[in-house]
Amino acid sequence: MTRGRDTDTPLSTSDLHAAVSHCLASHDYRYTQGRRRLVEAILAAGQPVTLPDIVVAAPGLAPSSVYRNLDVLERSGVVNRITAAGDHAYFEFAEPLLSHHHHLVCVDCGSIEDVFLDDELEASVDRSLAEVAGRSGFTPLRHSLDLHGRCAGCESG
Amino acid sequence: MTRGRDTDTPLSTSDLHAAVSHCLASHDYRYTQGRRRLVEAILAAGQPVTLPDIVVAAPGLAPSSVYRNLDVLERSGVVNRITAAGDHAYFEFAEPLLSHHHHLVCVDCGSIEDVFLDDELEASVDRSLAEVAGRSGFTPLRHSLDLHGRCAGCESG
DNA sequence: GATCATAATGAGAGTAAGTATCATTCGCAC
DNA sequence: GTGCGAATGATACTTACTCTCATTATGATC
Repeated sequence: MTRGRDTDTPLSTSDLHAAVSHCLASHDYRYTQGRRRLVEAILAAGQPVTLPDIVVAAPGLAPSSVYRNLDVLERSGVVNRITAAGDHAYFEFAEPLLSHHHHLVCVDCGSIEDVFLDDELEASVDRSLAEVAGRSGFTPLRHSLDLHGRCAGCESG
Repeated sequence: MTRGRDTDTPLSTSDLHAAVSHCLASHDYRYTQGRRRLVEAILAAGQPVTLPDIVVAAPGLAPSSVYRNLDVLERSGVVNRITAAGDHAYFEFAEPLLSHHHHLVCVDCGSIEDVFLDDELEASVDRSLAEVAGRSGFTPLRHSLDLHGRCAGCESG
């Protein structure tokens, strides 16, 4: 078992649905059956997933609707799009729903795993980035810190 | 003037060509006229560039050849592909040719600017990442640390 | 619970970044 | 200079993703 945080999803399933519903409502979107199943597919995966992952896990969902709804969820702040190398984009819950973390990205198979760093390091990273951003007149929103390498499976295989 | 490093390209132009030539030769690739012009277009930009940027800057280069040669340069370790949000991938010189750095990514216009952090922070980031990677049996190769936000132009505009 | 305006759905067409093909041309070794 | 293999570039192709639009579901109001 990893340590990291107590859990990757700090909310219960029902709390998650309530939070998602609230995010959608505040953007004048409805929390439909299809969107609920989409959210549950992402939750069940427990790690960043691609569109094919979702369609396989929830075969009833039409790809075009999944694409559209991932976009809706992203606009509403429910989901983050991770644009990694490889053919597909990855999606996972955004920061209020999933606590701040980073990624181990396998350069061979493209899989992405979540990892959590201690708050002290996060703070010094933010401080340093804010400093260099200030020099360029750049307004920071968030940082992304990914480790690229080979996952256990690809290293041994 | 920013501080960062003395210069973003620690090598002179002729040294750069020599280094690129060496990288290509060690992978049994030739340093042709087209590849030389491609390298010069990336150098002239001074920041990560997309394929359209390159084709505009060097109109004689055929898009299909540029795509192929960017792939060759990436395989040879001359160039890094930055897969950001937006339609196109960005390219810049890889680490031996351009010193270790990170990116300010504008969420509006997609532009990418290089920034340099102090070595102490880099070291503690690497240490922390190595620790969490070890727990997953993940073999680290490199890290990427990007700051997403709004560039000076998009913030004022 | 029935009605209705409006948003959501989904199948398929469309878009465009990037790749594969292949005949021609160029670069390097001799 | 000659010749072989790699590089070129025009074009066809693949495919992740988006757009369209007729149909269906949603939730507010009565």
